Amino acid sequence: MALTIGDLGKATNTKVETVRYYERIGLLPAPARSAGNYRTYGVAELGRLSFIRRARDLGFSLDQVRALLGLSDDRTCDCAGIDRIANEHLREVDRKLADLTALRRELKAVIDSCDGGTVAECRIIEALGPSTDN
Amino acid sequence: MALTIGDLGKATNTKVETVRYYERIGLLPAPARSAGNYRTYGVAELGRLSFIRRARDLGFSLDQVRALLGLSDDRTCDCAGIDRIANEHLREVDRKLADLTALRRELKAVIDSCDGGTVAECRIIEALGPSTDN
DNA sequence: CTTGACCCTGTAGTTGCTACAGCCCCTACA
DNA sequence: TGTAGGGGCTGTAGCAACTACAGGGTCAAG
Repeated sequence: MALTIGDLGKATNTKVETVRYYERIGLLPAPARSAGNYRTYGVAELGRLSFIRRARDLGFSLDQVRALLGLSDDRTCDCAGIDRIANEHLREVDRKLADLTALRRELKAVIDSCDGGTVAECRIIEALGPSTDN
Repeated sequence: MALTIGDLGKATNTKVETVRYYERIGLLPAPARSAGNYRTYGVAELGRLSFIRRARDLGFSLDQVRALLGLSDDRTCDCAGIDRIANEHLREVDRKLADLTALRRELKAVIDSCDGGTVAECRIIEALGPSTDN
């Protein structure tokens, strides 16, 4: 079963340009080429790209994905490194959630303070302006 | 009271390069220059930059900030446009929060499925791999 | 044999800054 | 008066993680 780059993209919900980008930065190995110089892929590449996309969907950075791929290649190592990367990422996500929650609360307060009228009276603009304590 | 770009940066917690960047992209007007070609700022610029930074802190994009600044300049218009931008942004934030919450749940499930051992047995790697239903 | 869908390389754009390199200016201190 | 430092100036390149061309080549169907 030989796949073109388009097939691979469809199978993994990845744009063709993104596949080539992953190859360029070394996340995917340079594949075999057809007579007409087309990239040809097999199941191994499909698996690897699926892994990358799934990890990306879970918010891992490309550097983290690279590390996960490196660790997962040596199947005899223990998985503490993998666990560490995943947990570190989880903490990152938690931080982002906290930040975003705080931001939302503040934004909501700014919006709620305004009840129409002209810009001169608008509390949103006022709330965004420089603080009055200097 | 004339401020240098460094003073302005300190007063608004903005890097000097960022101030110049805002000028380059047209968010801040080109200021007056001293004899030695230094940028000189007054309270108006301080206010405008404070506004920009506060809006950025609340997660507005530079394009949104540009729109808010444009609307806030005409103090006689009604503030419906401002309200619209702010509420649109709030919805964006809510979407991000929902996405991040879903992502967190999934990531947590992946992590919890693993209880050590070698990489060959690691459920994290397994969970990230290609789905088995094809 | 032509049409249209796909593929190729290479480069530039996106967002919002940040970081130089290589220079100039201003103040303070000896 | 000299000089050392801490700023300022312009211009360009870099970051993440793609995305979008331009300008070509290839391939299968009709």
